[in-house]
Amino acid sequence: MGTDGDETGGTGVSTTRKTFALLEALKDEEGVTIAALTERTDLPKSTVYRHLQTLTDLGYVIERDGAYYVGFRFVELGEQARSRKVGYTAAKRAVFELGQETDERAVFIVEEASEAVYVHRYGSLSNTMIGHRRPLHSMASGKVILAEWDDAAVADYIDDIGLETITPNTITDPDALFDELERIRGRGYGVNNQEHMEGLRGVAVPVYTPDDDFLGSLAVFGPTSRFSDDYVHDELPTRLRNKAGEIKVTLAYG
Amino acid sequence: MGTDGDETGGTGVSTTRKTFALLEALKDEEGVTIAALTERTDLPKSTVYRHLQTLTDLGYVIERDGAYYVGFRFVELGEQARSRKVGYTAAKRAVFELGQETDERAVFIVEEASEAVYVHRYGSLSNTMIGHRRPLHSMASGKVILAEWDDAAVADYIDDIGLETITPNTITDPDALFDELERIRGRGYGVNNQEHMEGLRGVAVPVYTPDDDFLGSLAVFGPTSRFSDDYVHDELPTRLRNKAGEIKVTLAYG
DNA sequence: ATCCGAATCCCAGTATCCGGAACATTGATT
DNA sequence: AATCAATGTTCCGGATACTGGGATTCGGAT
Repeated sequence: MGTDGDETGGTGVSTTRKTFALLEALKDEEGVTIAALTERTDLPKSTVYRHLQTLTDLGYVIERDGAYYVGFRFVELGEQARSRKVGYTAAKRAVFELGQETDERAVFIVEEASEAVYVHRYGSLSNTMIGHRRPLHSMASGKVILAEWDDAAVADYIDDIGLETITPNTITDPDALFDELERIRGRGYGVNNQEHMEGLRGVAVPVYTPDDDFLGSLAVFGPTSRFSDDYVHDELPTRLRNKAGEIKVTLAYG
Repeated sequence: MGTDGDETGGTGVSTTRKTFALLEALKDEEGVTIAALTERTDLPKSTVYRHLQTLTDLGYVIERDGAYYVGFRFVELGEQARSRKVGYTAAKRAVFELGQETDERAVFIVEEASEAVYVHRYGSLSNTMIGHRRPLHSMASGKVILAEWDDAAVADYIDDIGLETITPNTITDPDALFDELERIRGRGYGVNNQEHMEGLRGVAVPVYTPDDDFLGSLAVFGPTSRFSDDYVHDELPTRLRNKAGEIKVTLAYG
């Protein structure tokens, strides 16, 4: 009993945990009412009320017609993360140009807490995906990131997070992953062949600063119908490498 | 004593206030250390430590080499706000196209808590500005927003927030503001003539949904040298109105 | 006018947040 | 190599302020 296999769960400030539990609940559904949040979070009505009161007062949550919304203050906070490094902002332009030139989806992805985070994105109308987090091992860009780590770090990753099966093609065998990473290190780009979503292939390259610090991964992806072997292994790697090079140059000189 | 003229200050959950005070401090400076945060927030070392511990554990704050950073989790939260309405995402494309076509800065601005919030932006390398908040009365887009309100609401705004002087050109007289808003309602676009920043002029139009709900304001701005009267009062208003129309159409079909 | 659900408010009890101070660690300096 | 200063981490008693059950108010529907 109590051995849920769960992590610590209780360290630190539990009030803050409640606050963020509420924010997560708010994020998951548009314009939630207090009653709904009470239901969703298993917190008593008055607690929910008091917390929302505080968040609204601080301006982080917006109340309109009895419904509560995540406020724009978080955009400000998020932009801080998104522009933490100059390279991130430089990558924004690169992603856009890549998208325009190839007419496919393009993304810039960074690692945080052993997950792949979408930082910039081109393609389709919706912004969505930005800020989303996915497992590293199932994407071209994620594998490029893992390829930057040494074997011990990757082994830790496998131990801690594991290699979840996402599609039939996902690499779930540690040895296969190590081989794949070695391949990526050798040729300088990573490929994702329907490992993350069926029908989708992608190519990714690493992006470095002028001092060769690793920044993140630049990737293009699209439907298998358009992503032939030639395109994936020849044209795109070259194009991506050039763009990564441009970022480096931009960072070196204004 | 105690009559600081300060607002309430103490309702709700004060622990949450501390958490966000820390986050704000984190936002203002890159990679802060615990000691620095202690200094900056006037909270005891152990309190800062405990809060950061919690935030890190939750994944909202990142610790690297003893320095703390705002994490990407806030991007996720922020994107939720940024895509709260479909119209916001549709406006993203419009902003981009406007920027390309005019080769000037373009923005989409929305009101929250009686402030203008930058939601989308085109121009220059830096993302910065996105999520930033400015007073409504000093910008073309802000005035367009105020023009949507009725006189009573505007009067409340003036009472609550006031008409701060930002540049010599800022409208600080209530009557002048009411006149200006009437003018905007009449001709359907707003102009900012160095009211927000010297040397900068701008033009803005309102954006509506297919059911004529007000969404926000689309604007273009640039240096006085390039923003002649003709450009500002003829070409740009037309161009902007067309783009606002396109958004409406996008929302109605496709 | 009446009813019902939801939001808001209240208040006593105590969980838990706080913060001073001791201890550990890092790394810079001589 | 040894010392020292500064920062990070841990501990713990005490009281603040968070909690949550329940009462009250509000607002809309029948």
